[in-house]
Order: sequence, then C-alpha cells, then structure tokens
Amino acid sequence: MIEKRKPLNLPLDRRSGVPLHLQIQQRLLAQIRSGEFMLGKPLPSIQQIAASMGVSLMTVRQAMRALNEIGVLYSRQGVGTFISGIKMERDFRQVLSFTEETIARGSTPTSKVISFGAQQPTPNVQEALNLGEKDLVYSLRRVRYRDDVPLGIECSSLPVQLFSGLMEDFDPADSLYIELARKYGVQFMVTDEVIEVGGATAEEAHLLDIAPHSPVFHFTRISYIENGVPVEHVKSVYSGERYKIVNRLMRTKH
Amino acid sequence: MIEKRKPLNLPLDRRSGVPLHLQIQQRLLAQIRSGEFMLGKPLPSIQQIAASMGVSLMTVRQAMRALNEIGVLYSRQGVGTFISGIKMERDFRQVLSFTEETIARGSTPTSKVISFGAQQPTPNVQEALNLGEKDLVYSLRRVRYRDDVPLGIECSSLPVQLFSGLMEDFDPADSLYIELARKYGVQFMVTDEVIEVGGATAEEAHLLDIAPHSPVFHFTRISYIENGVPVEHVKSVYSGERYKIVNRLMRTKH
DNA sequence: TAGTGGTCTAGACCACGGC
DNA sequence: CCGTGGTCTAGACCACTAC
Repeated sequence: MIEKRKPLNLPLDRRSGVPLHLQIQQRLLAQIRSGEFMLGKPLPSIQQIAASMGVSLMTVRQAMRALNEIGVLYSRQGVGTFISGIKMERDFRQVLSFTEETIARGSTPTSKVISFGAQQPTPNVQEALNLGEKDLVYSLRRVRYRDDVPLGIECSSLPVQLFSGLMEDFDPADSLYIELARKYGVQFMVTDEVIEVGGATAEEAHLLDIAPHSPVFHFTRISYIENGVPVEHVKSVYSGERYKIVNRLMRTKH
Repeated sequence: MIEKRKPLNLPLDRRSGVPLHLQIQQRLLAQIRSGEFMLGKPLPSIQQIAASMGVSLMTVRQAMRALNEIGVLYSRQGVGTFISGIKMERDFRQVLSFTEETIARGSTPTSKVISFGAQQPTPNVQEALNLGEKDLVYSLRRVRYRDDVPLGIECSSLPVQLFSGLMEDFDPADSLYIELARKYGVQFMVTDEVIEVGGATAEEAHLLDIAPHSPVFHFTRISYIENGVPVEHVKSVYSGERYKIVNRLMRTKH
C-alpha cells in the first residue's frame, strides 16, 4: 500500500493509453460533482494542479479548456478558475439519434415501420442528396414511440448508390451512425437541421393519436460525411403536445 | 520590399496584440473561402504551416482545433487535415440576441414596446429567477419586427434587485448583454432554452397579424451569469409562418 | 508585487496510415 | 519506412487582477 494524504487523489495512469488531459478532465468533473469546489471560490490554480499531478501546465490547460467550452468552468485572467454553478454537462452540439436520446432520458424507445423500400426521391430529397435524375433512395418511414406513446413520424431517405451494401443486413432498429462507422470508417458527420412548426395532417394525426391540425414540429435534417457528401435526409413530424426541445447556449466576450 | 513567392502569404503581425493562433485561424478561413484548398486533398501539414509562418507546432494546432470544433476542418491521424466541404462557419452554440441575429442575416430589426415597468412576477418567473415572495421584476414586452414584418412577441423579466441601477439609463433598444458586460464585467453567460409549439391566442394573432390558432413557436429562455445566478427570463411567441430555426449538429467517434 | 490565466516556443515521443 | 496528427514537457513572456 502507498500512503496518501488525500485518498481520492490517485496518481494519473500514464500507461493506460488514455491521454492525461482526459484523465484530468474526468477527475475535475468528478470533483465538481462531489461538491469539492465552492461556488464563489477559485479552483486550485493551473500551476498547483500541474504540480500536484506531476504534469506540465499545457496539459492542465487542455483539460480545462474542454470544461470551459461546455460551460462547466469559466476562467478569468488574473483571478482564477471557477465552477459555473450550472447543473448540466451535456454537449448540445452532439447529434443524438432518437434511440440514443430516448435512452439518455431514461425512457424506452420503440418504432413501428410504416414503409421501407427503394423508390424515386421527392424533388426536395433529390436536391438535398445531390442525386441524378434516375437515382433511387431507400426510404424508411417509422412511427417513433417513447414508453409506448407515439411521439413522432420519421421519414429517412438514403441514396441506394451509397448504401446498397449497407442495407443488405441493416436492421432498421440499429443505429445508422454506428453502422456507417463500422462499415465505412466514417468518423465525422455534420447534420444541418431546420425546425419549423405546422399543423398535423389527418394521416399524421391518426398515426400520432392527436387531433387534426394540432401544432407539430417539422424537422428537416440533412447529414453529411466528412468530405461534404450528403448521405441522409430525414423529414420528421413530432407532436407538439408530447415533445419539446431543450437547448443550452453560451455567450462569451461582450 | 521583401520578395515573396506567394503575395498573399504575408507574415503574421506579432505586435498587433492579436494572438497568433487567431491570426492563423483567420488566414486559414480566408484560404478555405477563397477555394485555395481542394475538397479531397489534405491541407499543408501542421509542420509545413508552422515552418512557413515561423511559429511552433502548438500554435498551429490551437488554430486548427478551433476550426475543427466548428466543423470547418477535420483531421485524421496519420493522414492529414481536410476541409469538411460544408458551407457555413457559424458557431451555433453562441447565443445571439434578436437584434444581432437579424442583422447577421442582413435584415433590419425593429421593436415596438407594448409594456415596460416593475411588477409582480408570475409564479413561473418567480421560480425561474429564484425570487422571494415580495421581489419584483422589470417586465418588458415587445413585438419584434424583421424588415417591418412582425415576427414574434418577447416578454423579458429581470429582477429589480439586480438591475435597479442598470435600468435607470437602459434603452430597451440596446443589447442587455453588452450592458451587463459594460456595467458589471460579466464575461460569461449561459442560456437554457426550451422550445415548444402551440397555437396563437387571439391577442398574439392580432399583434403578429396572423390567423388565430396558427402554429407558433414558444421559447422559454433563462439566462445565468457565471456564478449560476439567473438574471433573465424570456418568454417568446414567434410566428410559425415567418420563423424557423436553423441548427448544426456534430457527430464524432462511433 | 505576487499570483493568476493566456500565449508561445522548441523540442520530444507516440499512434496511425499509406507506401 | 516516412509523414501525419495527437500528446506532452519545461520552460518563457505577457496581461490582468488583487493587495
């Protein structure tokens, strides 16, 4: 056994393959969650942390920059670094699929497939996915349920060209993103999203078990892989009664 | 005159006070916008850029990390750094006020004040702003116009306790955020936002010149300063016909 | 003046991918 | 193998704030 003054302050593991700055980041997060830092008092200075952990200043800074960016800490030159007093730690820039999002909130996601197959894209989809006149898309239309309550209707379109191999053994219940990473090594994806409001059509109202013309969200999402090629177009309708969007925004420097 | 192979490649200004990594970032952005980099070919390596600009590797990395984070570039270990092929460069995590947002989109924002004064907060506002039984709020209700078309109705509530000094010479047309930075040195602010949909009430429909029960966005925003103290509660109704939300989301690592 | 965070250097070693 | 980006060091100087 090795003696320690503070039992929690274990040394960093330099052999684990986990970068030191990530280990420091995780440790700081744990200390923040445990209430170890007071709300108006500065954290130990970067110099102190670096010395106590036996790393260089840059490494501590790298850890702190990430926590700064998600709003957990804020630093003031000449004063110190403080906890922000704001609860959540989620990174709202990350796309989450319906499945991931629902599980993250502690509910059970299920789906009912309404239609699935190759077909001619609508003009909007054709343009969004940058398709030629004769290119087809796989179209998957599903009702999404949270704890067996219908939340929304999603219609995904994917170019057949790109995904003919993918679709052979693709289970619609699986995550498309994980499949893309596994089969194609895609590491990076950007989704542009447009959110509008409208009234439910008769069909939508029936599928979602809401009144016709009820207010609903319309989402249009186009996802691009790293070289800018669009790979997915999703049009969704979500019930306004049962769905809302929660967001966190930052403001820095005047 | 100094000879240069490429006239655009001016040396960095080390006396300007602008950090070198920001100068490099801006230069890379300009090069990307000018189409100087090809869509499937790697950028010059970090080592090359560092050498050509006469800075160290860390400085170039710091510039590139920021561009990575807003999705302009992506880097692959062992391969190189590439432009992402995605057009926009905005940082969607930044809160923008209605005024800033409208100007950024090239339109002219105007407002009509409906009511302004100290009053008893509603229970929701009282809870959100963490107020006592007898605390009052300044309440400012405005119709917001873009190029003279009514877009939405905003109702801001600010604790009188905190802002009695602020309000003496506060022009509702000014930015609250700039005022906070100037008077209180607030450098950091987080806004939690909830977006819902609903139908316009008769009064809202009248003010916005839309049909009653038209679908509208409901925004509820609570802003916190750096120590976690809530300072502003805003409830807004925006026309679904005239307003939409555009977002960009990222997905990295499986 | 002393301490803080912000920037920057000139190296080092590593993991990874392509050749 | 070499070149790439990712990590890390041990310093340096600066700008800022508080005392």
